[in-house]
Amino acid sequence: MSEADKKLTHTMADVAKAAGVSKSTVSRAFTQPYRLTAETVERIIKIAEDFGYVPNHTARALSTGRHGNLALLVSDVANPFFPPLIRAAQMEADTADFCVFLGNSDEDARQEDKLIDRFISQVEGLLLVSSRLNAERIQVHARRRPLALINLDVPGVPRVLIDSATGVRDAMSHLADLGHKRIAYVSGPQNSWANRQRRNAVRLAARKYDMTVEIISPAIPSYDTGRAVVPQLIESKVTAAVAFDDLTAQGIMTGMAERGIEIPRHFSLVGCDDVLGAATYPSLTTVSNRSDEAGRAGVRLLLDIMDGRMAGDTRLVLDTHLVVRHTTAPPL
Amino acid sequence: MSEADKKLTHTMADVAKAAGVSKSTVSRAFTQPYRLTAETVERIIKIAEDFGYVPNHTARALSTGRHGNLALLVSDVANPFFPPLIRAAQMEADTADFCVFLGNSDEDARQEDKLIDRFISQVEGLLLVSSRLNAERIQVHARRRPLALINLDVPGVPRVLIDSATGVRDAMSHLADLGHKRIAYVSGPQNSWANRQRRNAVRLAARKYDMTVEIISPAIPSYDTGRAVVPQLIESKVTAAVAFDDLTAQGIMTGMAERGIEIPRHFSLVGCDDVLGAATYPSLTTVSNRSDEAGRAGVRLLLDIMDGRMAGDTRLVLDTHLVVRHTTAPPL
DNA sequence: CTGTTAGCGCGTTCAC
DNA sequence: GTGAACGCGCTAACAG
Repeated sequence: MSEADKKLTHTMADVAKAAGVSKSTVSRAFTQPYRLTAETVERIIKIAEDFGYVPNHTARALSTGRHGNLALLVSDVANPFFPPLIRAAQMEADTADFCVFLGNSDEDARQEDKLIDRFISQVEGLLLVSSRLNAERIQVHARRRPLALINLDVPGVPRVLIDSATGVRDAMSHLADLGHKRIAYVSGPQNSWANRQRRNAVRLAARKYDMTVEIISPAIPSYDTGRAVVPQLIESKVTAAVAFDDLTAQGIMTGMAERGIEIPRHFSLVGCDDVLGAATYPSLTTVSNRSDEAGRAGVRLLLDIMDGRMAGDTRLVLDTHLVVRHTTAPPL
Repeated sequence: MSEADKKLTHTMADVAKAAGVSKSTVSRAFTQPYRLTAETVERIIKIAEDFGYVPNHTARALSTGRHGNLALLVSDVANPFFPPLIRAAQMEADTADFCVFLGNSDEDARQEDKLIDRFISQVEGLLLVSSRLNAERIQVHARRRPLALINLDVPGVPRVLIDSATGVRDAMSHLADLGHKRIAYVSGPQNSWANRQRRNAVRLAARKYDMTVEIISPAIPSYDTGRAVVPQLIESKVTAAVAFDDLTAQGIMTGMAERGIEIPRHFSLVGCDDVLGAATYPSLTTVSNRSDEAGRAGVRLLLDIMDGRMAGDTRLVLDTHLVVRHTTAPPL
């Protein structure tokens, strides 16, 4: 194999020659080994490994029309909600021998469109997470390639939704059990599907348990937003709050601590998304996000659709639940 | 164009026929328009648009060897150190019109090898972050494709290194200024390049400032590890600690709080990597990680190498600095 | 079971 | 300035 050493990258022809067979046989050794003598396969694989030969993905795609690639688009990779989802999606795709392109739309619909155009000719399917595109654009893309959505509800397009309402209801029930009567909901982005869902769940549950609820106006969810909102919380005389997400909740914790208000003794707090784990002190009671499951399910749904194993308008809803840790207690 | 309507996707041949030219001419209209009559180009482009024709990425790649793709491999997408890096890398690649494949090696060298094999035939370059591969394997891959490293120092392979030693030195100086004499270093993984670097920096600085240093034995860095280590910290009678990373530091904060030990009044603490921002209470004094810059620089380095604009053994070092927040104070 | 032939869609020599 | 022919590496008929 002195000749093999010279080349950095080999083709099927090289392997075929060395094995004394035709290219087709080498091809079959990789794609349909059962149609070959076990011995032949073994010999070919051995030589391929010696050569460091790997089938050329691109050539295969050109010939079969199957690229074995998926595109995963998210609005912000660095938002702690996404990494577990991305990780799960990537690993799920991996088990099906798919490669995944990652795109960061940076919360911008135009950028998202641009990335899709860039990916489209080399992927078999698109998975959009928290897409900022409108329904029309999404349907346009869905017509070009199998497409699935996570965290966006567009009728006719297969989608995975995380129903935080169930978890928020649990949280309200939990607070009611503890004896809270006046609670606040600290809003997230105004046009966010998740925010509407959570706010409504809070309102409904409040009515059910006969609690009054103060809605703190929408803002971009962040640690700083949470801190900034503390004075309003204090002024409104509520004894507990449900925050749009954990980052906001953490900001609230800091703001309270700075004013000498102890959580949960003087004030109870519930977050959403469970992105912090137990890693605060006191550890945050929050609503599970199941983003990793959503990522996994999204990829699986997409693959099923690509195989025609699933209807095009599947709507998969993951419910959530409350994770009780240490930021909730009875009011004073 | 009734015929065009029938097909969902057109080829150069379709456009060529409709324009009454050869395929070559259509090809040139897209890649070297200046070699054609302006009029010809215009006519072809017009027809292409009518057809909704887009050059086939895959076929072009097969023919030219240029895919316009990069592979980004990380050991764990969900580790908070990586997302900002991934985000920056993705966006940097985007400005150069490159698509990026994301791979999650899951801390496993074999998986990393497997992913590389899967990507290799459709990328022009590889960027490995915190690779678990040994130098030999890396050099093998580097021979097949342009390859750059982040956070791993393999001579002869272009690499971007985050030098946390500078920041750790700052931290030690800061603690010395505050009057600490006995400090601890809470180790990270034994075989970690970053851990060795940080531990050595602590030791050297301790000597310089005439401090004693207690090395808490290596462990997988995590919140739980940090909590578990608190008894040792207390027993060793140190007044301050430098932790391998922020997660560990946060665990220590919790462990201390659970024992009624106030930070920074009774104990000073410094983290590493700055993955939490100001989002703890009290907010953590830590060493900046600059992972986003590393991601950006890594992609740029890789692109430069692919263009032959940069020597193959470039070694780019990013220094770090201390971010003083609220977990350090003079000892009692 | 295995070899032969013919493309997949495009870029790229060569001629003209 | 433009066209014809070949090849990128592989898979998919079709033979044998």
